[in-house]
Amino acid sequence: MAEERRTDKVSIVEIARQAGVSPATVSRVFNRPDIVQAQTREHVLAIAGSHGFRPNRLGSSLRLGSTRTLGLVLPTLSNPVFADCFEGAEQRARQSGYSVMMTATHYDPTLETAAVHRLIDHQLDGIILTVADARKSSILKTLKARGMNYVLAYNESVIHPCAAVDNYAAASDMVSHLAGLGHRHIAFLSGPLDLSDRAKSRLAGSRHCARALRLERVRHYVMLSHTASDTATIARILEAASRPSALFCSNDLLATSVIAIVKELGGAVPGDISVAGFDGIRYGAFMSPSLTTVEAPGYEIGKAACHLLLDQIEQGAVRSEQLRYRLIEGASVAAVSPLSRKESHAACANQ
Amino acid sequence: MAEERRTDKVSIVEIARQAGVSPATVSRVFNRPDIVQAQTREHVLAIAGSHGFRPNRLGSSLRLGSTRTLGLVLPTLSNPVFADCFEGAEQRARQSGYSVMMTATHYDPTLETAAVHRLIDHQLDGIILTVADARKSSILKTLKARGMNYVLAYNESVIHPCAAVDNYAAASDMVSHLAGLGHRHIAFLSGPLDLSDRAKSRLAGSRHCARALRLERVRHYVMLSHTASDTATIARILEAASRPSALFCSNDLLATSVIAIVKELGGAVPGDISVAGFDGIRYGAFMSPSLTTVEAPGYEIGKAACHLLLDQIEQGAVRSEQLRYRLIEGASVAAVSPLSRKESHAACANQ
DNA sequence: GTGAAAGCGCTAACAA
DNA sequence: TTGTTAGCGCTTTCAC
Repeated sequence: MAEERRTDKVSIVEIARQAGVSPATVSRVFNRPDIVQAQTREHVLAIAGSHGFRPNRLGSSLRLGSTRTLGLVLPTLSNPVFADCFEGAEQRARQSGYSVMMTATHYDPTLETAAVHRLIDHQLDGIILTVADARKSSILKTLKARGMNYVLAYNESVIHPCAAVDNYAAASDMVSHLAGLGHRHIAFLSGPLDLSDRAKSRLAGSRHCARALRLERVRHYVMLSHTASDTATIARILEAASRPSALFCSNDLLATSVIAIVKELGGAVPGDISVAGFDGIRYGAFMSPSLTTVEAPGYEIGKAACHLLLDQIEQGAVRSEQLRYRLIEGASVAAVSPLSRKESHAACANQ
Repeated sequence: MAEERRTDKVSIVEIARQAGVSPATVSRVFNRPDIVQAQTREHVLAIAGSHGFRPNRLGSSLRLGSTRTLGLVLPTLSNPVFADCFEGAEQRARQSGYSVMMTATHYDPTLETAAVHRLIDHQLDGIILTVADARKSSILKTLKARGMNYVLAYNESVIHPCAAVDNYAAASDMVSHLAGLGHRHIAFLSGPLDLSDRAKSRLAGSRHCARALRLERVRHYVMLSHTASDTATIARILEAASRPSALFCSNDLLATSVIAIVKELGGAVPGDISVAGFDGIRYGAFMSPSLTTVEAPGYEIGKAACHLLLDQIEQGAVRSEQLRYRLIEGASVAAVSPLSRKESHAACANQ
């Protein structure tokens, strides 16, 4: 019976020949088994089985004009928040019988463009992507112009369909929270802003709230990358005459490395300075000190993005979805002093 | 000039018609530009550009019998070690012009099989995969029987090509290290062994070393999953009359959650009990206490697996590669007592 | 240097 | 219920 034996070039035609039926019948056996006579079906299936034959999707994709495959373009999977996003999207995709082609761009717009072109060439049915900056992205224009189905993940946009949290409001909430703990001098840390519109919105939200609460103006420090901070800059911040009492980092990877650097420099978190992050990575809870952060649900964002994309592909419905964030209070942020707490506790209303 | 305009069904044939050349010439312009006259080439390129035309890979894949796409099948991306593996593999693949189709199996052999079948159907040129148990995996037999190119990642095997560390030796080294710190009573923690042959080898390596060093027999505690430990079991271990002085967990996710649970139960790590992990996830260094673990280089494993796979596809060379591991000493393991250290410091020679 | 023609594997009309 | 036929987009001999 030798199932799944070496498969030298068996196609639907060869199976048809051996089964004494037409290729169309073999095709039907695999795609609409119900409409072919039980006897014929079993016979064809037996022949196919003996060859380990499985229909070549390339053929049907070409014919049908659909690959039932989605593309996923994310900055990096070493940030757990994007790994979660992948899991959410892939799970949702699989549930509808779609496969996923995935690629990482490492925050490089050139790779972004190249990646999307590769996906287009493969005739994917749709693409989920996180771009550096949704407003400036030329590849989004290309996608739109081609009539390609796509959904942004993490990037917010009014022009393009997207699944994201309200970064502006979330950052504002975090600053409000810090202010509630007596922090009046807060600095914002991120990688280059032109590589992340999320960081841009988070900075804007922070400044907005600081202004509303009449805190000191939020200074912005730019790290070389979005995934690790530079010791020199952190040292400079700590040594400054008027140093901030809290550092708000545009993501948890940055926050984690800031905390490590502060310790290396002989400082203590939150003793000498409070540090907050953004994203809510799982490991934040196990760190020392545990991370105060804004949780943006990666898995849910991926799942929602995929769901939106499938709606687009299957019903032509182009929609966006905003996901809820949640402030997580860890031990990396402490109150400045009992006295100053009350006066600044007027939160800027968001969400 | 309207580049990249809406692309209604332009194929190489349509471009050829508009350019007044044959489809063959258009094909040559994209694949072997050098062999077509500069003037013709520019003309064709201009027409193609004005349509935003890019050759449909489905056509060429079908014709050429190669998709230039690789499959990647991993348990889960929420374990950073697998996320790193993805990054290594994808980077290496892209470098050679290959795309990657990725799927997560969540340690479920059924999903493993289904995933591989999906990839086969898509006619991928090769597959990198981590299976539950390489010895028992039926899907590996299928792959081999079909003459499909594939490489295992993380799984060790003498039958199948693989990229992995020596789990047995690494676990043995860890136990040796623990013994060196005075631990004579060590327990091993993992998820179900039939879902991870790595865990199986690590347990075996641990027991081997314990025997060699005449430590107490290593007891094995089975958690419900490979990613989180159950409070009840941990409580039972802590309350036991003769409790182990060290817990060796088969991966860092497990170690992390064990530490959290011990704390919840009012215990201290390493005060009351030492905890070691395996994998060397980046976050281990930032945790409290920092993780003592064996670093298995995920990125390198993924990169090596991909490299081996490409060698297989392009030169028909079927090889394996063993990667180096490294013991990382964190603060989650402490010495038992200064006295007992010396006598048990005879390491079992491995690697 | 370029073109004509066949065919990779599949499915959807349409016909029987 | 099943078969015949055409064609999805591409590349590649083999002519010219």
